[in-house]
Amino acid sequence: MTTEKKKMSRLTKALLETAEDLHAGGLLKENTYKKITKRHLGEEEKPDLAPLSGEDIRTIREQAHMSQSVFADYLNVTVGYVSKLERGAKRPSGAALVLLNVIRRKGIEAIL
Amino acid sequence: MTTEKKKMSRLTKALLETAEDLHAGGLLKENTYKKITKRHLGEEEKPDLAPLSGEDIRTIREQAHMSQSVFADYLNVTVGYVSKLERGAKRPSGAALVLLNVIRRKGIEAIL
DNA sequence: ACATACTATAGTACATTGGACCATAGTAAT
DNA sequence: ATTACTATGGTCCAATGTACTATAGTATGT
Repeated sequence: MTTEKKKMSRLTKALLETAEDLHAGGLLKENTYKKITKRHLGEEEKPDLAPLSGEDIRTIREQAHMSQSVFADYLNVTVGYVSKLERGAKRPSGAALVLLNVIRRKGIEAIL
Repeated sequence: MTTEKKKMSRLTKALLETAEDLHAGGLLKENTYKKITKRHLGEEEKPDLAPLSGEDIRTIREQAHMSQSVFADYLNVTVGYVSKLERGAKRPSGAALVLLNVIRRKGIEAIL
């Protein structure tokens, strides 16, 4: 484990602050936070995702102490696909990349 | 919020118990849990994922108080795709479905 | 009021992901 | 030993998800 310096991006922080600001004061009802849009967040960069090599992915799975098959079930993908990911034969896209990043940062319990 | 009856599937519980069992006793070093495989978990069903209709997905996004665009950024997908999901023109697959389920169960902070 | 910038929808065409399916070799359990 | 699992390797191909464009509606700022 590296020092893991609380990698909450400016965007994330801005998001949470925006949510709190909108909620603060009695102007908004508990249940009707205003919607957070691009305007609120300004020109911040998108949430930063590590690209994740095959090795990275294997490491993530091993940290979860799972076989490819069990890991695949939790990701809702096939064993063959996990195998391909770890060998670099395929690259995770969109939501899969987010999910893997979450597991790396917060552990497998984050998705249980 | 519905009563949310601690929906930890048998599989999840088995997983965590297995991990603890393997760790218990001085037989295994702190860092060398044995790998959890299908054998350990027996013939349990896979983690149960709700199928998520377009309406569901819209609700999830609205609970996060985000515009489609901001939500899309966090899912690492395009705005157009989120729009299609909510309209039912496309259905989320594999990891995307897991991610949406996680957000629904644990809130958007679960992936920040 | 006007101009500007964002949200949301909608559609098409297309690239790629990720699954289905097969087979093989190695390892662990009985 | 035999059985069952893990992991790899490959091909084929449907479906996902992207890129692009356009429209209408809404919010912001001047």
